[in-house]
Amino acid sequence: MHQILRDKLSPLINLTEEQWTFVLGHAKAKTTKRNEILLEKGDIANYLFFVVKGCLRIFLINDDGQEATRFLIFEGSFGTAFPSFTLRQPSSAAIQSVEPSEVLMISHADHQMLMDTVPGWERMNRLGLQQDYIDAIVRIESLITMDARQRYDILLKKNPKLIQRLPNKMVADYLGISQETLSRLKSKESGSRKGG
Amino acid sequence: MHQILRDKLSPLINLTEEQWTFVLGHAKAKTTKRNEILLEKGDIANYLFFVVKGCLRIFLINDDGQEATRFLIFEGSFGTAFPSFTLRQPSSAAIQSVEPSEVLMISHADHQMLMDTVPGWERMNRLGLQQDYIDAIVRIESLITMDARQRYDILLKKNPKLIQRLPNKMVADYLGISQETLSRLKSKESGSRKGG
DNA sequence: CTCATTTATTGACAAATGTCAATGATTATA
DNA sequence: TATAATCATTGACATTTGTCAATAAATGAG
Repeated sequence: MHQILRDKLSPLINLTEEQWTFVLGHAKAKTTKRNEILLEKGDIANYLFFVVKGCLRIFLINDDGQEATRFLIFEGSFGTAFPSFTLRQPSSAAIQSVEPSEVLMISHADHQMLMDTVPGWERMNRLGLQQDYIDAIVRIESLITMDARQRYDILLKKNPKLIQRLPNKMVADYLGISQETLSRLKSKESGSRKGG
Repeated sequence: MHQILRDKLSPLINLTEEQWTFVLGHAKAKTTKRNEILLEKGDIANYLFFVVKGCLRIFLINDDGQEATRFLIFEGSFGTAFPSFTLRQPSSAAIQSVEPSEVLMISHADHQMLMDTVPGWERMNRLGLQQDYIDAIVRIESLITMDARQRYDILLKKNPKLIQRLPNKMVADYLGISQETLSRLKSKESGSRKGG
């Protein structure tokens, strides 16, 4: 399990064997069940997750029980309830394991410590943050400039595994539309596709 | 002009006099006219801007001429067409000076150099990036969970200067709604305001 | 494998928002 | 201050999307 994390990071940072041992030693393995909650709304996110296998979902839930998916984290990616993890505040979002998954967890304290002590760790973190921020900007742009049809088509093109693997309603509330609207978009595929 | 930047940064980073001179020496001052374009769509963003006075707008424009405001940068803040600046790719967004403004510009090359040579500069940058990313997440959430009325009310509460200072249509395309819808939201203020 | 539960689809209708057009207000600039 | 240009407001209507409800399909747990 730790080897997969090492394989993921080694193109991004150069560490000695001792440093690898040190770093990986601060990543706790956990196996989750389907729909298991890893962070309750209202709690402070104490862990950064690396998904080895499966998928995590970071989502909001309002008083009516209506959900909205902020982010999805698939194999090979890091994620957490970022504002809570960073600002040490109660999280407005919850984290759930969509599928039975295998994750590695790094605590906030350890993560801070690694940035202070492991050369290159902070830079790697900054570069990851840059990309996450860019992805967020792209998502904002799709939300302010496109309608549901366009957003769905782009997601289908750029991230088909997301649509294939997740229940319809999670895809819908990730796109910011209702389940029914998504279902209708799927039935009449975009453009013209004669003869079924 | 440089003093204002120094006042802004000094709580965030500890530098010697020589370091301040070095850093500020890489920030070129520029005065802009109303509506002046600082970055054309399609060009690579070569500068990070710090707004001393005025306001910059980072916006998208589609083939129909329809605009959408990605970000607004007021006095005391940094900003640029981030994906382009970071990835060194042609920008999908343009940058415009909404009002006559005074800005300081740091080139991409200088910014990289400062991160490599000035102790604390990279950390300060990472912390700024964290906050920008959090702001982007909050904006995504407002877009996927709220209707136009709610988004407007929150903006009015959290960022009234934005609504006061900018033309209606910029506020509208920042919120991802049409100018007319915004106008209607403004006329019937939210909740009940009898006899107004 | 079976059944209870969850999820997806579809129709009818309602609500929100966009578009187009006309008019009125504002404002930059000479 | 005049005036041309820009911007804001409003009405009528079209379109998109949401909500509710019924039914069908899929699926996980035992």
